[in-house]
Amino acid sequence: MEDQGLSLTWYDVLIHLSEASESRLQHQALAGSLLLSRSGVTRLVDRMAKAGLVRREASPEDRRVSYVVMTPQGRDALDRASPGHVRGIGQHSTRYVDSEDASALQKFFSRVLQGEPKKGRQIGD
Amino acid sequence: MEDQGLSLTWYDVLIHLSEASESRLQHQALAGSLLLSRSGVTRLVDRMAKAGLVRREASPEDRRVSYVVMTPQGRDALDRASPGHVRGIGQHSTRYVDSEDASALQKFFSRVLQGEPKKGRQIGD
DNA sequence: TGCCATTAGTTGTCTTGTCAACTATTGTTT
DNA sequence: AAACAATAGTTGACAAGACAACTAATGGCA
Repeated sequence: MEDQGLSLTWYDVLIHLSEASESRLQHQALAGSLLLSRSGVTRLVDRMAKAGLVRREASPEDRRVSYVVMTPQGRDALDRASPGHVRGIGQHSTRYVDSEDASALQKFFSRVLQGEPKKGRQIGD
Repeated sequence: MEDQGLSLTWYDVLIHLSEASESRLQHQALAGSLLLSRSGVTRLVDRMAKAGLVRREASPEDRRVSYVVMTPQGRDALDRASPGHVRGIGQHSTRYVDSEDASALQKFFSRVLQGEPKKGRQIGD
C-alpha cells in the first residue's frame, strides 16, 4: 500500500501537484481536492516539506497566499511510487469490479462529486 | 449529522447492540462490525461508558472477555436519535441515488464485503 | 501436571485530522 | 481615507484511531 514510504495521502498531494500548472497549488486548492480542512493542509504540507517532497513559495501578488510546489525529490518520489501504486490498484481494487460495475460506479460517483442531485422523486421521498 | 450529541460511530455501536441478543456484544465482535482495532474499541467503549450509554459486564464463563451492554440511557439515546438519523439519510445520501444506482451499488458492495472476487478476467489484468 | 501458544482486552505512544481563535493581508463601503 | 468585512494561512487544544507491547486467562499437548 505504501510504496517507497509514500502514504496514500502524500501520493495524492503529489499527483495533484503534478497535474497543476507549474506544479504548484494554493493551500486552499489542495484542501478542496483532498477534502481536508485548511489546518489539515497546513500540517500535511509541513510534514511533506520536512521530508523534502514539497516546498512553500510566497505569492508575489497576494501576500496572504503561499503556494505548495513540488520539489525534484517530490517528483522522484512520485515517479518511483507510481508503478507500484498502479499495480496495487490493479491487484486489489479491481478484484471485485467488472466493467458493468465500473460504469455504474463511475456514473454514481461523478454525480455525487459534482453535487448534482437527481430530479424528481428519490428513494427517500 | 449528529442528533442528540450522538456521533455516527456511537450510533453505529448502539445499533449493533440493539440487534444483538440480550443487547450485548464482546469487544471483539464490535471491532469486527465497526471495522475498528481492538484498542480502538476499548477506547470507544470507555467514552460511551463514561457517557452512560453503555456498560461493561464480565463474562462468567471466560474471564478474559468483557461484554458491552446497552444501558437504558443508551436505548433512550438510540430511540431519540433514530428518527433524525433516518431522515438525514433520506435527505442527504439518497439525493444522488436512484433505484438503478442503488442496486448496482448494493451488488458491488456486497461482493466486496463478502470478499468474493469475480472469476475470470478483470479490469486490471 | 506443567509448559507453551493463543486469545481478550488494556495501555503508552504516535499519527493525523478537526475546530476555534488568532495574525496578516486584501477588498469594500461610505 | 478610515473602518469594517472577508480571506489565507497558522496555531493551540483536543479527538479518535493505529500499532506494538503488555497482562491475564484459557486451551492444547507432551
